[in-house]
Amino acid sequence: MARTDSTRPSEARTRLLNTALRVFYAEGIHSVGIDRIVAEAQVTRATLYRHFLSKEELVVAYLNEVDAAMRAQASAAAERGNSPADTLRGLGEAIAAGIRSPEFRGCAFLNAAAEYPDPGHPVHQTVLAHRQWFHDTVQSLFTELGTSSAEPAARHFVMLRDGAMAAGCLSDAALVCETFLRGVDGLLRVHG
Amino acid sequence: MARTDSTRPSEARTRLLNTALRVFYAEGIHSVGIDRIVAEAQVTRATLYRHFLSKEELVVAYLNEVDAAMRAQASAAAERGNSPADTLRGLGEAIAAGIRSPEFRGCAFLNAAAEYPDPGHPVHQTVLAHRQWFHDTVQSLFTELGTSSAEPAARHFVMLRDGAMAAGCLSDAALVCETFLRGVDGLLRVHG
DNA sequence: CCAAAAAGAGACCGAACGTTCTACCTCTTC
DNA sequence: GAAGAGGTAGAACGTTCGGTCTCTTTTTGG
Repeated sequence: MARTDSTRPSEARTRLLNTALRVFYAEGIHSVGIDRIVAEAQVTRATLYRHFLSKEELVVAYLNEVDAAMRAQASAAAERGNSPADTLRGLGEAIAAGIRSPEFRGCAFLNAAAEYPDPGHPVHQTVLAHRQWFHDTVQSLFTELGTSSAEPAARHFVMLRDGAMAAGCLSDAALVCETFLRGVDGLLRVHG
Repeated sequence: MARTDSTRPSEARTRLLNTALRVFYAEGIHSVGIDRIVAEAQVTRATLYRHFLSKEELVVAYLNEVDAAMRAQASAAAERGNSPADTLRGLGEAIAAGIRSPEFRGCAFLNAAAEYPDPGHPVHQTVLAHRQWFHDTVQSLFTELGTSSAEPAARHFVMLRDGAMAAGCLSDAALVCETFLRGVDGLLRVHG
């Protein structure tokens, strides 16, 4: 009973976030009511609203969770790769691995943007912020690579990724990954 | 029964469909209730439910409307272009023109799929059917073009399109179009 | 040991959801 | 001029939505 270790993040909050991550990603945001989330997280409404001011805030927290995971993924690729080209290839492989996983249901951010088209909405802004980070990260890698046109290359890379993520759950994932990785290879061949 | 079948497009039905097209595309599907649609179409609920069995059916009809428009777009490109390469370039230009238009809010089908992730759902199936048609159309053009790898080329083309359509309303449309058209050009250079 | 915070349980709110209903009107077409 | 389809009008259905409330129990820290 004297468990004084990690009580800070609040167990109920963690359960809430994990449930939101799983359910929002799998079924969409507007399709899922807070009743579902509260029930599956085994938490009462009052607890949810003690940790988050609104459903909207929970959605933003969910996206931030995904964002953190992708930043970790990018960092891991950067540590593994011993050159910018290697890192970009590794990033591509990591993306492909995600697409191939059975739970894959597209890009959480593209899906969220489809549900929150209003550019001023906090959820939409969260999507834009994530995408800005991703583009900047990729562009830095192309710059390190020494190409004269890092920005167009980065935009091309991101476009391929967006297409792959969007189509990954609407057609054969293996074929999508093959096409994507081939495209990344071509990009690296041109700019390397 | 059904004697004046083809003579009456029904004005109310047209208004309903046009309103659905505009509002669903601009604001998302789950975000818009039928109250909004009947109000903006200046039609009563009873009229809506005389023409469509449910909201779901209206959504499918909306997507079929968009599908018809894209098929017309593809046909127009085919008639204008005097070679398969020309047609593909024209198709790319038409897509870019759509992205550049101020009302652009992404791909209606990708957006719908984000809101209806269940593969068995009629709306999702409608999305899949449209995508199958598009892929087949592009693949035919690459085959006519005489390339040895029409299918991978078509998948690459579709992936670029998906990426461009997804990103078109999340970052600078002009830059997205430039990247997309450059990608299409590269694809045609390789396979032509 | 005791106070405060966190969590649980669940009633409750007004609004919006998709859907159905009855009743009346206005056209064609036979 | 009767029939019937399509349209209008608007109330109403039961459900679910996001969100708030009170009250009690458990956990935790000084």
